[in-house]
Amino acid sequence: MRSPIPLDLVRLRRSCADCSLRELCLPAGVDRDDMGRLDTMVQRRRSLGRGDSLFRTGDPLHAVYVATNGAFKTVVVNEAGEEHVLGFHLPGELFGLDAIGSGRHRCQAVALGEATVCELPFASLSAVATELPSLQRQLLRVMGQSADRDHDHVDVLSRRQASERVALFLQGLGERYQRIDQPGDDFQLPMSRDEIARYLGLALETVSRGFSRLHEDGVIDVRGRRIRILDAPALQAAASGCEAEVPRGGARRTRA
Amino acid sequence: MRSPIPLDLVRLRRSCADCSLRELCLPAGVDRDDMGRLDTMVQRRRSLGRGDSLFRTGDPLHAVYVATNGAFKTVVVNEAGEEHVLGFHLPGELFGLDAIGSGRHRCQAVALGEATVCELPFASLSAVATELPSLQRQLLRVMGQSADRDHDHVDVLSRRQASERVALFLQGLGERYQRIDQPGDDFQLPMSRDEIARYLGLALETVSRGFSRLHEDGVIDVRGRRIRILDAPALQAAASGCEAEVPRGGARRTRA
DNA sequence: CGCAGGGTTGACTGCAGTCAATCTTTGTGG
DNA sequence: CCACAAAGATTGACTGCAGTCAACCCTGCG
Repeated sequence: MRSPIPLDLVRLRRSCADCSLRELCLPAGVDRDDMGRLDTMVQRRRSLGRGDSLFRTGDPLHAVYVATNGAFKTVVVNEAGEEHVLGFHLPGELFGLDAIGSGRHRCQAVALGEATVCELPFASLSAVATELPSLQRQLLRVMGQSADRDHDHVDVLSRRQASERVALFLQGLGERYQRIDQPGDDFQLPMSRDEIARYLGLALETVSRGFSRLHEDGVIDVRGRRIRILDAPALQAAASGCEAEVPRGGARRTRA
Repeated sequence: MRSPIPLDLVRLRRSCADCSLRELCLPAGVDRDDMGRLDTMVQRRRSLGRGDSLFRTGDPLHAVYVATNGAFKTVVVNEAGEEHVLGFHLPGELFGLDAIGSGRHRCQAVALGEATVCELPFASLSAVATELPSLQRQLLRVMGQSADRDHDHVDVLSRRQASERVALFLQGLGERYQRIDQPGDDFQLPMSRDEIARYLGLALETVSRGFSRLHEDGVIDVRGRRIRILDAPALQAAASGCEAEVPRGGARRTRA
């Protein structure tokens, strides 16, 4: 199945062809030759530590990024000096696309812990896409998916109840872990309560209370950053504003 | 400047080359020939009345749209039947891009009043973009700009104070009117208070109170849907959470 | 072992949501 | 052209959720 020659293995290990995330990054129809071209385009993986920035607000568009390990957050700092978290980026999720509209980054990307990223210089990406329709389509699709995540974020922020936002956040994170072949019901949060709060538009104490409440109700198990989802349907219900764990039975307080 | 032959005029009037929004839609380097090809691609303008839908949630991606007249909203309806407004789309602003990620529309587009749109079949657009690098770049840029607007939306929704959200909303709308060569400080809101509220994640009464407060403070003039911005700096200040109108002089109630 | 940073819990308060009444604007038909 | 109705917008009163302040706890690390 795979070349038995060790030297080749080492090369492949750093190549797109061998990357576990390839079907997320790459168009389906790319053949061996084209993939080689992509490979040469990818600048070698970069390593970052907790708090390191990949790009800052105002930086000219240079590249887009995919984490292979670790996670990132993108943030904006407003006039008052408060930090708003625009998004969290798990391995395999392209980010840095925010600069495509204006040519400059509108936010800052920060590693949430030890992390490595592939850097795709946008100029090369764009040039290759011109000649490679399947890559062009993929690029559009990936941008679309990124917009989908923004819409999900808007959806979360529009929820009135803090508890709904917290539940929706955990649910969404679980789905995203599942897509990268990690358990969607048992994971380690890469971000702090404070960062979650700044993402959800809540106070950090409110996030903490939300977690505790879900824990008490037996919906999830929380120990620090370790999350286990015990009752997915109940989490779904909590995300939709349905009060509680009782699926059958009593009439809800439908006052209106 | 313009062909004096009436017949031509009529033709031009319906063509991209004569559209007042062309530099928003079209890449800079498109020559006459290419523009002709774009023109044939654009399905003829469609007229809609208030409340008419252009596409609905779940519809397969067929086209993207630009209003030439009137405005649109895109909305999602959640399980509880509540409507969340994802965005408002003024003339010249491409929308419908939300389907590019998954192939299906994730929201519904509704005309806010009498409106006409250009419909750009996505298949043709994508095919032409393959051969026309400048169009491809423009397509990416427009998608990026659309993402920028989503980020602005997230930014608004993250604001704690309702008054900040309202001020930010008016300010943003003014800027967008200015970009389509309409006064940015004197305009008619195409949407209701209720729709604004569903966009800002507030109760409609809260939006109304926000307007009234800005009116009292002399920042804006409100008469129903007619908005005049009287004091742009004060509006900016209100959007940033700075309490009030007094640039020089007395300390505001800075309780904290 | 002690410290520091992050997380949890409690008490209190204020902002914005809800309910409700009134006013204004718009659109329709006599 | 006016009267009326219906929808939209404003204002007020009250309440509850979540923000703020503060104390305490836990966990990992030097």
